[in-house]
Amino acid sequence: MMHAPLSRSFYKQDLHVLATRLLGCLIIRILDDGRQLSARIVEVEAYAQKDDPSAHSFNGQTPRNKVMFGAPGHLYVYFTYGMHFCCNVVAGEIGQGDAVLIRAVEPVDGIEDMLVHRYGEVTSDKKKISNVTNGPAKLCKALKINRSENGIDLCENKIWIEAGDKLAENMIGHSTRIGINHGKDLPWRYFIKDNSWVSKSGKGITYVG
DNA sequence: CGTGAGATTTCCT
DNA sequence: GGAAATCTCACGT
Repeated sequence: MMHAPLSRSFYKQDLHVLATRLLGCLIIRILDDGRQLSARIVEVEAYAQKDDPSAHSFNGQTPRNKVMFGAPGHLYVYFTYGMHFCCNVVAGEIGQGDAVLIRAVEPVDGIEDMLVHRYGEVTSDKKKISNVTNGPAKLCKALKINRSENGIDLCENKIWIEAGDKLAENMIGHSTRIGINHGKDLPWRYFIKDNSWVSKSGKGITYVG
């Protein structure tokens, strides 16, 4: 089985450089039974410890956000709204507290498993298929990422990220972030333009460029 | 298609 | 005690 994870140094890059370079990359997930799922990252958001009041790390380290302050290249999974998990890639240096939220992915391999995780069964319903991974909590459910995946090292072999096709600069869109109440003006959401798996739930977001 | 409410638990003030 | 980096369903146009 292929295992070509991006290295630790990739994750040490500047938050925003890392966020845009994650677009187009493949996230690979090995399930407990050994089956492999893969999906292309099409939408992300950057969260910075410094000057970003919407980042979980903004007010300093707590038990919940401690993974954000650890080594880069680890997965920070948080639980929210009483029922959802979302996952982030820890960026920068140890102690920096920056992370990239993965907001949407495009299924590549194992879409039937993803459908089962999301809906309890394989379906041919077009609407359900198009909604299987186009949101941060949706993709976590599809890839079976939850509390026990918090803190996983992406440089090991349970969940990792591989380089994808290189994207031209003009294929990347920018906007303000979705679903936050502070830092609304920061254009820190990045996505692949014209990709149908990008989430469309954003209200009141502002596009740049 | 757009808007709005409810779900349901964890974390931090 | 209140807010939360969300999702789904119901209802109105």
